[in-house]
Amino acid sequence: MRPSKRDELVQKALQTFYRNGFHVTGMDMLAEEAGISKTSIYNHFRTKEDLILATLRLRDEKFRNWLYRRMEELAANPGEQLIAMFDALEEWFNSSEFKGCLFIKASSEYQDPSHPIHKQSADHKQMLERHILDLAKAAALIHPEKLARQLLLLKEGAIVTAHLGHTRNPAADARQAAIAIVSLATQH
Amino acid sequence: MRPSKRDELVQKALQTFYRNGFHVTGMDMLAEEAGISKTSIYNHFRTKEDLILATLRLRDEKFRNWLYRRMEELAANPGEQLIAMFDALEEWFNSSEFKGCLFIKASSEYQDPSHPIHKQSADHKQMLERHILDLAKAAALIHPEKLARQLLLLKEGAIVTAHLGHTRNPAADARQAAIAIVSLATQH
DNA sequence: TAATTAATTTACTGATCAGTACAGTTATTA
DNA sequence: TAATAACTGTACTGATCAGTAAATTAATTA
Repeated sequence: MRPSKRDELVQKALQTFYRNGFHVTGMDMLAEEAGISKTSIYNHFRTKEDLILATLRLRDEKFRNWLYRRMEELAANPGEQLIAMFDALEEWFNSSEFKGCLFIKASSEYQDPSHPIHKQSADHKQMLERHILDLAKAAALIHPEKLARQLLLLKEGAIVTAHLGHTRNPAADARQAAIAIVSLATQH
Repeated sequence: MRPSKRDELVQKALQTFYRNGFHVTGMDMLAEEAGISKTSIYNHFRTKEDLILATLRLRDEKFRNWLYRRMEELAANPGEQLIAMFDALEEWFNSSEFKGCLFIKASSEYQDPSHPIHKQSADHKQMLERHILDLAKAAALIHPEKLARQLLLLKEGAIVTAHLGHTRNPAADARQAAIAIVSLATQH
């Protein structure tokens, strides 16, 4: 069991689930796209659900790595990084591969809060919140917990709005709102 | 073709699609739940997609009616109604039937922006934005277009966050952020 | 009451779903 | 080279998918 084959499958599955959705993507289609047989998939993963959970883990790792790094590249100090999150989001929205948030879509298709896929999607959001909270604390902002939650509300709203596509530049709107609430949380 | 039978079907379909999702809900299941045969459904609707579009129309009508009315009940003037939107949302989130936003879920399962289901979901969001914009103008707030878009970002973010369920009271967080950006848009 | 029309049901189509049994192939180790 | 283990493909399971043809029942009109 070479790890590369398995990783390649998860990579392909991530693409396909992200582009087409979970229920609509069959195991036969995944086998065909990854260039391996269905039996091989079931050798690596016990069920489709297990494969989905693996793709969510990969996506979580890739997305957070990208976002955190991009925020650091775009801004020098924690306070500015909070704002830079929305510049990074704008880049994502404008990229050709943007198709909304995989975790929002996962929780849409697996609605039961006790479902492992739903829970893992919620975990991703919580890890993002923790990172934003750390930045808010490092920036010595007041009520950092509340501020972190509010910034994430703007982030989720911008993602959904960008996906629905009825608004020109949701990232810029979110960015301005973020500047407003961050400046109100700044000690004078 | 009594209209009541058809309406009853759309009502039931709305419940089932909302609770379980679109792809996962088969026409056989809908027929069973609505107490009619599948052929009767296809007498009323040419395809599953047509039925989905009808349920989205019903949901749009019900949701906007409820939200606009509740905002009026909770606040006297347009400026306060903008904030009251988040009190209304909190009531929705705390109700037992809350399962996220049907239109976000629809656009998650039908991702292609040119798909009728996706487009109709975007239309719903646009109609909400127009109403919020009217209130912002009536309240004589500056940059009403931008403000309306930002308030809706908070609304969408709160809905998604409430559905993911990783945060205690997203409506209250959104409400406070809304107060902040509305007060900044108030003429002094 | 008889004829006509509308609404409905049963039973089916071919396709696809997740998952598996089994035989054949490749790679590794002894 | 022989034996073992890991991997893969073909072909299948029963269930369910969206949609339909033909027969039957109910309602309406003459």
